[in-house]
Order: sequence, then C-alpha cells, then structure tokens
Amino acid sequence: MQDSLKNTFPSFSNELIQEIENNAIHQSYKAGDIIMRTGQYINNTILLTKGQIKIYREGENGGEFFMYYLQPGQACAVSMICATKSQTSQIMAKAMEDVELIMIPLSLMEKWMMEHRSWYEFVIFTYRTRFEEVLEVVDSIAFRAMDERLEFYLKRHADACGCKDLKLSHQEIGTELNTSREVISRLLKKMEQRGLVRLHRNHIEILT
Amino acid sequence: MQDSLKNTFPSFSNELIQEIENNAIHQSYKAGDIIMRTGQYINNTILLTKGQIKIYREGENGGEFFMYYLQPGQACAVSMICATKSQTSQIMAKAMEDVELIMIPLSLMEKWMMEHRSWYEFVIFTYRTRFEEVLEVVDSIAFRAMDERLEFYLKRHADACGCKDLKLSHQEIGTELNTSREVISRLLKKMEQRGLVRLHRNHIEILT
DNA sequence: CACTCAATGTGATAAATGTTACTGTTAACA
DNA sequence: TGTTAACAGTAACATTTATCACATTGAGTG
Repeated sequence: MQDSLKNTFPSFSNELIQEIENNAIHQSYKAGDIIMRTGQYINNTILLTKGQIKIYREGENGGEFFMYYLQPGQACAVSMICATKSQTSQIMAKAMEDVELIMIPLSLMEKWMMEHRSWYEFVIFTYRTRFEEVLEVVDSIAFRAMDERLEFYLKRHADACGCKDLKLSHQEIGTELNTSREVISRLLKKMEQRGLVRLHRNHIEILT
Repeated sequence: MQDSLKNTFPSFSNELIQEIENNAIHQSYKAGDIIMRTGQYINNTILLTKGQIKIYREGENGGEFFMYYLQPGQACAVSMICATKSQTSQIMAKAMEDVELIMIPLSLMEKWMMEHRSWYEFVIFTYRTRFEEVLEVVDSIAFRAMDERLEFYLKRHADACGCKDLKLSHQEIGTELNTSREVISRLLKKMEQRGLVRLHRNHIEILT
C-alpha cells in the first residue's frame, strides 16, 4: 500500500508518505457518485488515488459546465483552498469511474505545510496548475466561438484520457458546453468534413 | 511608514511587518502602466499598498477581458503562484491609477510561509478569494447572456470603487466584455428603460 | 425478427449578437 | 471661434446560436 502511494505521488518524501499512511481516511465512490456539491462544507483535502473525477460548475438550468478532470496523483485544489477555513465548495465533483481517494483533515493539511517541503510544493503546484487551467477555460469562452470551444473541449478530453477515442454523446457535450445537442451535432459534422474527426455512434474518433 | 503598512495589512503580525520593512522593494507606477504582462517571468510576489490594479486576460485581437481589481491591502494571487517556481504570468496587470506596491522575493515568500502564521493565512486567503472570483467570472460567461453579464460587470465595478457613478465609456466596457460598443450601447439603453441606470456622457449612474 | 429507445441528422425559424455605416453631441484646443 | 477627435445613438443587415419539429439510424432485447 505504501508502495502504491509512493507510485501515485512520486514527489512526496518518505516521511510524508508515512504520515499519510498513519492518518489518512480512505474512501471510495462508484462511477456517477457526486463526491462534492456546491454549497457543501469542506473539511478535508482530497487526494485522488484511483479513477477519474470531473470538476464542473453547476448552472441553474441543470447545466454541468466542464472545468477539468482530476487524475490519480492529483489533488482537488478547491478542497485545499476551502478546507483551510472550512468554507463551502463552489464546484461540483463527480466520479466518472469507480474512484478511490484519501481525505486529509484540515489540521494536518496545515501542519504539513510547515513541516514537509514536498507537501508544500505539491499544494502550490496544485493551486498553480488549476488556476492556469481555469484561466484557459475563461479564454475559451470569452474569446472563442462555439466551434473553437468544441475543438478545445475535445482536445482536453483526449489529453485527459490519453486516447483518441472519446466515449461522449452529443448531448453530454452540449450539457458541458452549455449549449444544445443540435448545435454540437452540426459542428461535429463540419469537423468531420474538415477531416478532424470521424463520428461513430456513442464515440468520436480524433484524427488530428 | 510601518504604521501605514500595519493599516493596509491589518492581519499581519508585528514581526511580519518588521520583516517586510527590512526586506521589501518598493516600486511605483503611473496610471496606465502595465505592471505585468502575459509571458513575463515572475520572481516576486506583489503587495499593493496604493492605487488600483486591473487584472485581465489578453485576447489575440486586442481584447482586455476583465477578471478583477486589486485594491490596497491585497496581493496578486497569480504572482504568488508563479513566483513559487519562477513561472511566467498568464495574465496582464495594469495600473488604473498611480500605484505603489511592495515586491517580495520568492525566497522570502516561501520562508515566511513556514515562519509566519499570518503570512500563511494571508496567502491562502488570497488564493481562495481570487479562485472564487474567477469561478464567478466563468459562471457569468458560461451561463449568462450579454445583458446579464453587463449587469454583473457594472455591479462588480460599483463594488470595487465603492460608488454608484462609473466613469466608463461604452467602448471600454465592450473591450472588457469582448463585445462591441454598439451592443453595449443597446443593452445600456434597455437597462435605462428598465430604470436600472441613468446614462450620461462618460459615466453611468447606477440607480439600483 | 420485430420492437423499442436512445442517439443522431437536418430543416425551418426565432432570437441574440456582430458588423457596417452614418448621425449627432461634447470637450478640448489650436 | 472653428476644427478635431472621442463618445454616443441607431438603423440595416449578416452571422451565430437557440429552439422546435420530425426523420433516421443502430444496438439491444423479448
């Protein structure tokens, strides 16, 4: 177990791994479970060890505006930020596959910041990476029309899953970009004509 | 001087204030100066002591997409995050008035995290506040049409300057929302008809 | 195989936003 | 005072996106 932790979080020092082992609360979720919801109080930092978590912003009308994915070896930046003051979450987190994670109580999170260099750097790295990611999202909506946003979205998904075959329905994509299925269908069709993708039922092949 | 620092950053401990006094590099800018630009390397954390700084995201076509304002007593979250690894900035910072600020070198920033509780809390608070602010911006573009975005934008400006009279041209607003002057004119006109604002040359009066 | 349901394709139309072009107004200043 | 430039209003039109309606396709299932 300690071995696998070290593999998942290679930057952590051995002492830190040991501390995590001694103190962590393990938790698992099934695919589709909501791990965190808007308005919920957060008292733990979340480290993901297995599976994939979608971080999104919920709209009034049921939109699930896609922000980014968490992968094993990553932490939820929002949980870190909120945990520091027991604040409520402003985002939703949903398990996309069966998920296993570690919860670190607020008090330890702070203690380790002072005591473990590798934890401090991990936390700062997480903040920075996610802030940048969110800024890119802002760019994509602020400056780009739906066709480009769709390309950006598909690219990020391909990066996240590391494959060129995305299991996404047009409806899902529409929801995550806050537009309608029809618009996505049309734009995908155009992308297919431009030779960027090949469309299949229930999945999209990226040709790049 | 030390007095005024204590006034601007009331949460800082006396020892921290003293350290800042001993080590800080003071810098001033004129209204309109660019303090930080996209792609620039950052080696200092910035504490604002006087004036107002606009943080925005630059588009290819000269857009200046508005993110938020920095006020005296606040720090630039992006500079903190980037400074940790001497990364480049992904945002632009422009002085809206004559500005005075303090630059904290990277090495001290980290040292103080370990040594000064009040610095640690200030940094985390800054991260959290700005992250939330950016999330709200994402919401506004992702889920809302231009009329609502305009209202949101005006509200934030009114909050930032603490007044109900905004010195903004339609062109400026258009640039910061990445749309055209004409669209802003139209929407403002509608807002005036609904009794939300009163329009004057070069300034907009919020009636709320 | 026939049925069913979700996923997808597509046309028609409406609404929002972007663009162009032109007018008038005001302040600054030579 | 006349000139100029920035600001603002608005009409006409183009484009993009949203919405509605309905047809088609394909996979799974009894």
